[in-house]
Amino acid sequence: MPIELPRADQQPQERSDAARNREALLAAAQRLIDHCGVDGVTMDAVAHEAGVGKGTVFRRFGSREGLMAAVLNRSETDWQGSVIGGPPPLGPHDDPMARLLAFGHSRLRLNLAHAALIRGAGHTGARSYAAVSFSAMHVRHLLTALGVDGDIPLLATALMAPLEVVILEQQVDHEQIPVGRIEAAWDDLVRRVVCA
Amino acid sequence: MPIELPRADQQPQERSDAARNREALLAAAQRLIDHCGVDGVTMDAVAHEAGVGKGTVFRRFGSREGLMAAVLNRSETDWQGSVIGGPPPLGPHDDPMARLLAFGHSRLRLNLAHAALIRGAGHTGARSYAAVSFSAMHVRHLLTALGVDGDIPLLATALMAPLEVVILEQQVDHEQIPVGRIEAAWDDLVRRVVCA
DNA sequence: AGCGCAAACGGACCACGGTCCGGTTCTATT
DNA sequence: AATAGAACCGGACCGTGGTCCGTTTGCGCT
Repeated sequence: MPIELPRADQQPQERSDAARNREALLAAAQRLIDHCGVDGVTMDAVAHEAGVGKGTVFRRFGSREGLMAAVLNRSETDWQGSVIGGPPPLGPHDDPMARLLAFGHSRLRLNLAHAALIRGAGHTGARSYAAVSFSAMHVRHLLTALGVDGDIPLLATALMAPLEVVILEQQVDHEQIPVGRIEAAWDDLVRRVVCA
Repeated sequence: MPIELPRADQQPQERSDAARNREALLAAAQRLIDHCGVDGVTMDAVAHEAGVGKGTVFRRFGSREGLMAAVLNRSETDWQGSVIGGPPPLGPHDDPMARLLAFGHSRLRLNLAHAALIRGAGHTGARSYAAVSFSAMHVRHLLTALGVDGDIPLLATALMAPLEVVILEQQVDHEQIPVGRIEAAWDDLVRRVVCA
């Protein structure tokens, strides 16, 4: 009789119907987002589309932000894969400076592409969720590899701050700045910080 | 008979009752914010406290964010005065580098102090309102005075990005980073960007 | 003063996020 | 297979932001 060994990083078990509903809800949410845009999606609509009650949605995801964060996570996961194990210059096997520049461009475009979703995920999904600390760790690592000295954690945060969605949307939508120019500004900023 | 000379930057006229209500609403909002915190203030409460109907609140300020932005503007105005005409190192009559460092420290603490209000003002008040472009102009001016060359507007944006409320709250509330260390990181960042 | 009208007012009304609790299902145990 | 109980489900319900439209009020003109 195999006793269920409790592992700290794993919930006791998820009931099969709960798992089924989670998938149905995520799929329904994705479908509605594609069709109506993030802001046009209501929780009632998601529940109805998935064929469950509204209480179930909130039970699984806690809030609207939680649901959006869950949807967002799926898109982010494979991007993280590209950073960890994809082809250069984003992935490994290239010099740190090239990777750092590529990181900025990639993250910049991804943040713009997912802007509505990230905004919808709000505080739950935009900052405290895994992708932020992943990016922070990656940038800290690259800065260290480049021989930068100083307060690396805060330097990394400062470097990534201009890639924040609020900033990018202001620049692109409101100030009509072309993306290419923002990318160039990233390169410039990186070179100054690394202090050639 | 003096004809009303139309000036482009001035609405035709504001009816006296409207002006009275605007003041009453701002005062009521400020009172409620002091008493219940920004998040505890409802629009109904503001309307009731000011002795007007709810429709009036939305007529004047458009939305909850608009109201918060209006409240915020009052606090920001005198800070702008300090930057333009206050004592050094924040105000004029000091060298640009000292002013830039002082600007960061001041803005950092102000953003933390008004964090809830700025967050409550949301997109309406946090980015598109006057204070942001004021700060941007000031930083661009200082960078130019320091002889920095490159894409000054985007460089200024990148410099100010780490002072954004989302970033600061993450650092202070979630990562327990002391404010002094963030100030030091600002100084470091400025020196790298200006490229001594 | 009296008139006319544009502007402002107020509160009933709506939509949506979020909560709650009685009823239903799944799973572990015997 | 039967049982017990925890986990889950559903949808009625609530508070709040935001809208709408009939009514009132201030203002310029005669």
